[in-house]
Amino acid sequence: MINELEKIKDSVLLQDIKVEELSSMLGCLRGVIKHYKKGEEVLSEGAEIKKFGLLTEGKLQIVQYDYLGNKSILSIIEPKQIFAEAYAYVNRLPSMNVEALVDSTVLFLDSDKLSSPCQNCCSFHKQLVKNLLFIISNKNVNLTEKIECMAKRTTKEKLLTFLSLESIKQNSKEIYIQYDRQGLADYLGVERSAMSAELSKLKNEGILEYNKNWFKLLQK
Amino acid sequence: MINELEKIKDSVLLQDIKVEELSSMLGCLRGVIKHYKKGEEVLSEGAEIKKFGLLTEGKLQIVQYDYLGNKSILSIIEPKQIFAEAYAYVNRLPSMNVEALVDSTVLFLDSDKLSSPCQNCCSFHKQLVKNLLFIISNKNVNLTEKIECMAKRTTKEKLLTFLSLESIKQNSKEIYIQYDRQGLADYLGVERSAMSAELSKLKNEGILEYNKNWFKLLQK
DNA sequence: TATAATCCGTTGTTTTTCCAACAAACTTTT
DNA sequence: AAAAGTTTGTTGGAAAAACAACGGATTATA
Repeated sequence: MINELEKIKDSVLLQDIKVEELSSMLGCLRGVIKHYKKGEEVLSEGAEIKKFGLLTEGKLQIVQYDYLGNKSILSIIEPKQIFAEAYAYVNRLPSMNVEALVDSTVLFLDSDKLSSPCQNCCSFHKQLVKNLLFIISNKNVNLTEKIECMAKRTTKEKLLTFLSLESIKQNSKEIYIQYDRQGLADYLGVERSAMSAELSKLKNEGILEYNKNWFKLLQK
Repeated sequence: MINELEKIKDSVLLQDIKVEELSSMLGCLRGVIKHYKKGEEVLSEGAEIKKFGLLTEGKLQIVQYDYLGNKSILSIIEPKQIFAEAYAYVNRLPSMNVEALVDSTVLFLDSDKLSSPCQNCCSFHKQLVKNLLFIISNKNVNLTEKIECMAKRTTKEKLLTFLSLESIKQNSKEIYIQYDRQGLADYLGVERSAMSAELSKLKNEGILEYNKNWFKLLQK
C-alpha cells in the first residue's frame, strides 16, 4: 500500500496533502487497491458506482458502445488520473465501460466519505474536496469548450474556433497543439482527410500558417 | 435578505440544509445580494470569478461570442439555479458573458469558503459540498451525453443516439422530450429543416413514431 | 372568432462532408 | 542507409447537410 501511495502522492487529487496524512486518508476513505490484467474490465456499463478510481499504475480506456454496438473511445486514463468521479456523485448508471489497456493497479476511494468528513474533521478533507472540485470543474470547462467547437457547422469554423480558444489559453497567436491530425479530427468530430484539406485551404487563404504541431493565426 | 432566502430554500444547492442554518451560512460564505436591471451584464468575459451565483429571481442568459463576433446562447438560468460555479473553481478566465433577460436578483457565494469549512466545521458545509458536487457532476454527465450525440457524423445517427439515451433515462421505448424542433436541432448542432426531413425518413422506414413531443422507438 | 405569430414538414439547390485511394513526407527499426 | 511503418496532404465521386423558400398546422392574441 505504501508503495502505491508513493506513485500517486503528487497527483492532482492529492495535491497539497501531507505525505504523513495519506495513510490515514486511505482508512477514512475506505481505500481499496485492485489489480487488473490487460484486457480486463475495471468498471462495467450499468453497474452502480460508489467509489471512484485513481489509477496508480498502467493505462485504462473509457469506451462506449452506441445503439448499433459501435465502440468509441471516450478517453485514455494515465497514472495519477482519477476516473468515474462524476458518476460516483450522480445517481445515474454509467453508459460506458472502463477497460485495462495493460496490466493496471487502481486505488478506489469512497466518494461519500470524501464529501462527508468524519467527526474529527480531518484536515486533509478540506484539501481533498478542493482538489476534487477543481478536477471536476476543469473537466466541465473542457467539455464546454469541446462543445463550442463541435457546435459549429463547418469544419473550417470548427478548426478556427478550436485554434482561437487555444490562442487565448496559450496567450499567443502562435500555438502548439497536443493532438496529431487524426486526434484533432476525432476531437472535433470530423473526417481527418477533409480536415487536412480544410487546413490547406486556410493556409492558402492566408488565415493560417502551420507546420506539424505548430500553428499561427494570422490577422484577425 | 430573509426574503431572498425564502425563495431559494428548496434549491438543489441548499437541499437538506435546515432553514435555521441558512442565515449563518450566508455569513460564512460571504453571501452578497445584487440586483440587475433587464439587459444588464451580470458577469463579463475575461473577468476573474471568485464567487458563483445563485439566481433568486428573474432570468439570466449565458452567451458567448465567437472569433467572428457571432453570438450564441449557451444556456438560460432560471431561479434556484446556480451559475459560473465551474469557473469559480478553476483558475481560468471565462469566455462567456452572463446577461439579465429581465430584472433579476442574484445571491453570490464565495466558492473558496464553501470548499474550505471554517474552524467550527459548521454542519451545513458537509451538505453544501455534497450538493455542489452533485450539481457539477450532473452537469458533467449531461455535457458528456451531449457530446456523445454531437460526435455522430450524420443527423440520423445524432437523432437515434439522443433518442436511445432518452429511452434509457426514461426507462421506456416511449419518450417525451423537453425540446421543440428548433431546440432539439440546436442541441444536436444541426439544421432544423434537415432534421425534420430526417425524422420523416425515420418514420417512413418504420424505425420511429412521433407526434410533437412524444416519440416511440420501434424494434431494436 | 378572426388575426397574427410561431412551429413544423417539404422540396429543390448549393455547399460541404464523407469516403476511398493514393502519394509524399517523416519516423522508427533493422 | 535501406526498409518498413506511420502520419499527413491531395483528389474525385458519392452522400449528406445547409440553406432558402413556402405552405399548412397549431398556438397565442386581439
